[in-house]
Amino acid sequence: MNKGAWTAEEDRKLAEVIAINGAKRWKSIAAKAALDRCGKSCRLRWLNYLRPNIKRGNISDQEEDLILRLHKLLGNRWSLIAGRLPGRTDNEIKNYWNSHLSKKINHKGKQSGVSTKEGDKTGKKSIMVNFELKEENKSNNTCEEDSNVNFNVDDFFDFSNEDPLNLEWMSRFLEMDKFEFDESSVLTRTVSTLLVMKRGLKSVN
DNA sequence: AAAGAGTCCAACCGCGACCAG
DNA sequence: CCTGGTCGCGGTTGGACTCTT
Repeated sequence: MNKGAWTAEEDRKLAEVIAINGAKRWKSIAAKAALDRCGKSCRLRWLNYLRPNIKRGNISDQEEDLILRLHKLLGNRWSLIAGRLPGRTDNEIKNYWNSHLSKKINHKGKQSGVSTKEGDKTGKKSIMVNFELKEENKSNNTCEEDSNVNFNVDDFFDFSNEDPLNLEWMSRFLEMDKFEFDESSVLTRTVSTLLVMKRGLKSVN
């Protein structure tokens, strides 16, 4: 199997096969393109480099701010974060975080004397650890202010059915920015608020 | 100018989830 | 259920490039 950097010729062949067959069944794509690359490698190349509408470099201040806020909320869930940044890939955001933002955060933390609690190798922040994330009770249409709020982070942050321009509830939540994930009671209230905001704004829209 | 250190990013790897048979 | 194939994710690596001494 060929490994290492892709050539322009390989890119061209891969794009050609995907244009005909679509971006699925990566093993057969790799075979059809006759690239001597594994399907996994082809998939990665397509998603991170060849796919249409990819933005490269120059992460704007707005994007950086969004990454910081979403990371605070979600931890190292790069694909989820990338999903909120059109044209950006999870790999790019992960790299940007590791090379720019993590240092920025650590620097800030040192300056203010506050520990940022970074460096969790599991990638799951306290929101995942302290909270039993269960399937949201589907019959429960109201969100009670008690400690039994069930919250599925994957379900909650699944934006696949959302209009990208219709995420006002998320913007408002991110603007709150004043919660502490380690206090599970505060988190519970925060999640309650979040669910109410999401439902409320959706019903208005 | 050269060498070593640091930075960045494309690509690889391992693992778990999902799904069809 | 079980199994094998496939996919997607997050962590890690390697090499090119830049900076510092």
